[in-house]
Amino acid sequence: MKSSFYKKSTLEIAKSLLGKYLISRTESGVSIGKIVETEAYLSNDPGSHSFKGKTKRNAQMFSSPGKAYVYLIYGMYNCFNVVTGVDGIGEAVLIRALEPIKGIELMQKRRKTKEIKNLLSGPGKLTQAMGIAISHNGVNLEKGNLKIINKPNLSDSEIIQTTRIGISLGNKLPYRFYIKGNPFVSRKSKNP
DNA sequence: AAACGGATGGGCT
DNA sequence: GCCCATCCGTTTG
Repeated sequence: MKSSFYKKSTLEIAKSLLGKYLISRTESGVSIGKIVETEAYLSNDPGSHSFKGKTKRNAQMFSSPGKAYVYLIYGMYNCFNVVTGVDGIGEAVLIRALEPIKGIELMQKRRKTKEIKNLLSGPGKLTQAMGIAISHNGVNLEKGNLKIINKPNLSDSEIIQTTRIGISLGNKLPYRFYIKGNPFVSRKSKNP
C-alpha cells in the first residue's frame, strides 16, 4: 500500500483497511490474511494508549503513518496496529481479525489448533498465527517482510460501524469497523 | 450460551 | 501493587 493511503483521517483508514491483505514472510513461510475487523484509536481519545502522551512503550504510535505499532498485552499476547494520520500525532488502527487466505498450515502450527475459525479471529490470535512479534514494532508496512497490499474498497453497505471491544474508557465511541456477516470477526458488540 | 478465573509480564502510581 | 486494546478451559444456567 502506498504511503498516501495512511495519511487520511484515522477513522477513514480504519474503514478502508477492510478487505485489504496483510502479508507476513518469515523463515517458516508466507502467510496472508484479509482484514475483516479494525478499531481506530485517536489522539484525543481516552481509550487510546497515546492519550496521556508519548512513553517508551507507545513511542511508535507517534512515529509516521504506514508503520507498525506492536505491543505486549496481558504478558502473553501481541497486538498489531497501523500508525495513521499525521507524523507525531499518536493515532493508529488496531487490526482485530483476519480471514485466512494463504499459509493455513503454518497458521495452524503456530496456533496449535486445526480449527480454521480460530486462527485469526482476534488481535492476539492473529499476531500468533501470522508470526508478528515485538521485533516488528516500527517496521514499514509499505514494503518488507510485513506489509499490507491494496484491494478494492468495500461499499458502505458491507461495513458495520460500532463500539470498541475490551476497553472501559471511551467504550461508547463508534470506532470499530467490521465486514458485515464475515464469520472471522472476533465477536459481536455489546451495545447494539 | 454465558460467565469466570488463571496464565503471565511490562509499565505506571 | 495494580492495571491492562486477550485467550482458553472449565463451570454454571
